[in-house]
Amino acid sequence: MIDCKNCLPRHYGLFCALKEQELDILNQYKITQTYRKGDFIFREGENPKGLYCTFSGVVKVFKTTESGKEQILLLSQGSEMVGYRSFFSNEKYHASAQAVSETTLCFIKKEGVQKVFKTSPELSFVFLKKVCEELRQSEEKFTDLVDKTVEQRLAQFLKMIVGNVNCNNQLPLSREEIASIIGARPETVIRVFSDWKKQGFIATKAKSITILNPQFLEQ
Amino acid sequence: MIDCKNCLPRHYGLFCALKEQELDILNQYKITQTYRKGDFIFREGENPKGLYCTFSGVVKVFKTTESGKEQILLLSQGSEMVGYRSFFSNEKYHASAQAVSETTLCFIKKEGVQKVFKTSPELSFVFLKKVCEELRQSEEKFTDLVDKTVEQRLAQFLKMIVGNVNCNNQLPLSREEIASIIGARPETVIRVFSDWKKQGFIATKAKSITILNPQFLEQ
DNA sequence: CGAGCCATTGAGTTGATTCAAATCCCGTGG
DNA sequence: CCACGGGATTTGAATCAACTCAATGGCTCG
Repeated sequence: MIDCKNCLPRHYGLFCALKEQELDILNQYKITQTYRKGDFIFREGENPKGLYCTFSGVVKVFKTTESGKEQILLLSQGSEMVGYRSFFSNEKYHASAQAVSETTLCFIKKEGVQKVFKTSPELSFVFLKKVCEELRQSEEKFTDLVDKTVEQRLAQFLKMIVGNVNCNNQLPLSREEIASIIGARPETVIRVFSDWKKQGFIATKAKSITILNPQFLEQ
Repeated sequence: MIDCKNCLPRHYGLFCALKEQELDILNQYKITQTYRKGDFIFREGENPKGLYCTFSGVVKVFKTTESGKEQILLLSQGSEMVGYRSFFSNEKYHASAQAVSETTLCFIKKEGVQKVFKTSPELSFVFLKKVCEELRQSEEKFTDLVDKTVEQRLAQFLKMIVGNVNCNNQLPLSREEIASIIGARPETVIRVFSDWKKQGFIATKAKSITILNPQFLEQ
């Protein structure tokens, strides 16, 4: 069981401004859970019963499209809140969350969340701001999908990943997952990789991509 | 100048639950403005100075892509809040808002918004919920773009429009704007229309589309 | 060490785009 | 009221990025 007061990643997340007594509430209402690769945190259609907050590991949030493909909506790691969208909008989950690597996270029961929000109402502003930012990102993803090629989107994704996911060039993602994130098919992604390999920009082994020349990502 | 207390569309929007005294604050801090077709409400890059709330007319929110095309992010009408995303996330506008038809809306100054939120803190929950819903919609738009054909997206858009925009089959939108909304090119949209015309589903004249057989939208 | 999954490559198809030309429609001014 | 000009719409033809399907090769894990 992790103590919120000693939770290092917390300081980079939405709960960074909480005071001692509010952390006590969280501690009281939370459960720390560990998931193995492939385990589901929640599934499309279920009712949110609380908030999830990642501690370590990587989680993918995805939905199943009408045509039966898996569309990844976001990757989450390091004190990101997961599943808060449906929680706050009082809907069933519209997407599933699954551990991509071994993941430890905390589940905060609904009553706990409500208590903390009651204690510090300014917290809802923090969340409002956060969701607004995510909305912008989502709109940008849409625009990119219309406007950019698979190659451009892939470069963009790698650039983002290099900075954010603690991966030492070891993405725990399959080609299929990468493709899904940027809205493409695996074969197309592979062809771009293959191109970049020929030009000496990257080296690949299954499940690992080494960026040899980071400059190529700029442009 | 519209009085919030008599504002009919208000009851369908985010401010529907406000009490007398809160409406007084809004009234005190708001300006009612009328825009002609083509007028800008705000532009990409500007700093939000308050909230806009549409009263009548249709507004399009769009951004200019790197390749110089206009990407429409949303249509807004009838007591929708516009421009709140950047307002709450404390960013400059990432998109512009422009009147598509003659539009009347209210501008509520920042201080007014802050006051109302202070008076009724539960309002930030209302907004939080709303933004969460928009986020889901945005994610669905993304998924649709990956998963559906232009024809499907266009049908979906028409279905949505029929219910929402008070248009009596007179969309005040050019083919180019329709295309932008669904993430396609005008020629492609036109070809789909042309197809549907041949099959007797719709009739078109410039700037007007008449749906002859609503059933075809279902499937 | 083999089974099975994942990654890679190849070949063919297609939905959508681009560019250009033709036509339509609408408001304006004579 | 009608002719005119210019923007929007429509059609055509060619091209292309990305997709599909199928076959092969390579890792990985039991």
